[in-house]
Amino acid sequence: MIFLTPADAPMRKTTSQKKPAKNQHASVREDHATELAQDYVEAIDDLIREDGTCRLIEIARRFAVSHVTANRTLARLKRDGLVESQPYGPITLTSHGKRMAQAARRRHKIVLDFLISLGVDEETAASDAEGMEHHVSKKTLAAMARSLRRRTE
Amino acid sequence: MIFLTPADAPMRKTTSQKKPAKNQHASVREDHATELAQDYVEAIDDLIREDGTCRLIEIARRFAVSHVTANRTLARLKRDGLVESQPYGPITLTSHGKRMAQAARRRHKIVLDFLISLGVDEETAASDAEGMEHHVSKKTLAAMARSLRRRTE
DNA sequence: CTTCAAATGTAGCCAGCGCTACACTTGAAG
DNA sequence: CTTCAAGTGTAGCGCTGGCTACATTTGAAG
Repeated sequence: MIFLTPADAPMRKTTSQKKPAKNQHASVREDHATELAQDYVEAIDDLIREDGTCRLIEIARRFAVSHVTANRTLARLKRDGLVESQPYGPITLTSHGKRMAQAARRRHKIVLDFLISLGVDEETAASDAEGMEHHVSKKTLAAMARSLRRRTE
Repeated sequence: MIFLTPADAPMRKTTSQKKPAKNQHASVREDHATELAQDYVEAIDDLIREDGTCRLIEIARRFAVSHVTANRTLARLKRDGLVESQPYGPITLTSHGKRMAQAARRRHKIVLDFLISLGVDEETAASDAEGMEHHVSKKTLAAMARSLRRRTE
């Protein structure tokens, strides 16, 4: 992903040019773009495991959005090479999509288990994990996994 | 906040009607709307503490967006009663905005300290806390605070 | 084979949040 | 008082992600 800097924020042309000073936020925005994608592939993967197939309407129901919204989002995922489908047909994941779903599932499980180990009730943990999993870096995820392992021993 | 359900997802008109079945996602979306607002009031509060005043351009720099984007976002915050400003003047927080900033600051600190206590390096912790703080419920925040207290003893 | 409900597709609207380009204000330096 | 750079405002564009309304396709029941 190319790092675009707006004309207004010329990142103090002083020296380094690598790692702009205060731009945690820029990467946050970048993440936002792929959050929905991850949620969708995760849901598609779930639905295929549960029902054997994945229909548009089920995705729409799961996200509580109209089938139109689900359809347009899926079109973007198709464009981006994450899912495949024929008109009026079921939705499948590409190998890329499957990889992403698997990674998401793993992250999700670690965050969820970690929250529960923290003493959060399962319902709250499930809800929070849903939102948090997209903002947990590899390092933090590793720290959570470490903490879980420690408690298990 | 009124809970709108799209026509397509009529939440199985079977019985209860309270707590639609699988709608963790709906609340996630609702949060999204106020995330930027919280980030902005937090930044404005920071800037006023640091510089004694808060100018549009400084907000734009902090978020690495154009001054136009910052301006329009601030207009929304004005509309929503969080900030105040006169044309070409500095930006201030309303009492409501101040309250929100204070809450955000508190949440932020707990999440940040907690991540550090987990063994995550400070830079990573700062970056992750930025994204996570908006998805941590009161219960989970309390659990984090509890964990911190336990380690301190 | 027909019918009909459910699923899917399409057109078009709105708001949020990015941007560039250009116009206007402000305030400090001359 | 003038000038000029920096800050601010405005017009207009693009993409994402919501929606309703309406059209089309599918597949099962008759």
